[in-house]
Amino acid sequence: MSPSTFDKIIDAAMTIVRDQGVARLTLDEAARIAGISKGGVLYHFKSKDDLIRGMVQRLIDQCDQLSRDYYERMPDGPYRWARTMVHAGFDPSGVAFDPVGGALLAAISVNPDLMAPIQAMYDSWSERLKSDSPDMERAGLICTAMDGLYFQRLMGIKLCDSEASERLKQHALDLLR
Amino acid sequence: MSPSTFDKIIDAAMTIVRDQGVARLTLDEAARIAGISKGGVLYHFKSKDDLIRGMVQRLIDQCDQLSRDYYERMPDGPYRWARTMVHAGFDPSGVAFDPVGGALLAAISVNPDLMAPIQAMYDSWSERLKSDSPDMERAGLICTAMDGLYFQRLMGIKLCDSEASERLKQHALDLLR
DNA sequence: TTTGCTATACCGTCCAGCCGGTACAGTAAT
DNA sequence: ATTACTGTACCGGCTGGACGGTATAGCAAA
Repeated sequence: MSPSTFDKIIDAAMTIVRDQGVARLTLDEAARIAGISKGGVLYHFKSKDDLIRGMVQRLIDQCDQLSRDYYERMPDGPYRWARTMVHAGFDPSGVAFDPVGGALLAAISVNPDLMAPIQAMYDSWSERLKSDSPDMERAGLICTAMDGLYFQRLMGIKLCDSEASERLKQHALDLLR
Repeated sequence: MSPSTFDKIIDAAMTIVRDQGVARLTLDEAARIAGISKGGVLYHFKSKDDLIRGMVQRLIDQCDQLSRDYYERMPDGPYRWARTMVHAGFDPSGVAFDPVGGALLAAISVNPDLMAPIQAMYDSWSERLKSDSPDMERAGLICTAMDGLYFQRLMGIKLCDSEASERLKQHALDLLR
């Protein structure tokens, strides 16, 4: 089934942020990319903030989906959730490598209230980690490093190149056994 | 000696970003806070991007200063630079806790070119780490976790509370010996 | 004909950058 | 010492464009 207009608008907004940066995210442009009029956009989203809310939700859903997929394929044992996070964090096709997330968060930094759902997501992750990590500090440190990796990608920064990145992943996994 | 007008403008811009968010950073407001006119601002900074460039440079200088200070006080031995980063990253009075950095970076995400100096800073950090880390993966992982912490603070997210944060710091240092 | 959805036109506001000025300090030739 | 000129620092009004949001009309399916 073809995506609903609602989804098409979010897709368009994502594309704009990814390709042109947050500052270029306007209702007019989103409408243009989505192939509808501004009125159409404002029918589905009461305001620009509302549109950003929708984008955040989309991001959360993607994260959730990815981590669940990896979790299922992960062998059981201690640190199962932490190991899941490491693998998900290094998946080049996952959200972790999608620049849209960062630009989105940048947009949110303008209106911090819109971060609430993200905080909720972190809370649930925290619960998951607690449930199967023999050493919560260890798990927290590794997962925080995954956030650091994400941050570096967002900012277009690299502390290490791609093959060093692979060694980093292995090192992180070694610490989780 | 009292700060030059140049510095006063950057101070004003920093204050705005810290207190009101990136979106509120305008030339008029910066001029108002700095106590001069918009024309004055545009005399010292050719454009708004130029002003942001100045802010980035200020941020880099602060980081550099802080890390040098900590390095000198750090006992010699393996991972000296990595240990420095951990201590600096957890210093509540350091740049790592100054929301201005994050908001600034958010502003930069609008114009990724302005990130170039930051990349240069990371390159030099990378060199420093290499110089005294027996295991570069270990050092890189820990420092990346510091970035993750910074990211979480920027986004108003907490994966762990403050006392857990102290344990995290200790755990990171334990891994560097 | 009502409801769901989209299009068009328009308004008010905000803001970056421009530009014509002012004030003043140095400097140097008369 | 006066005059004429130059460069630096700063002022503040203006404008053109962008953008969020509103109002209203069209239109097709149920």
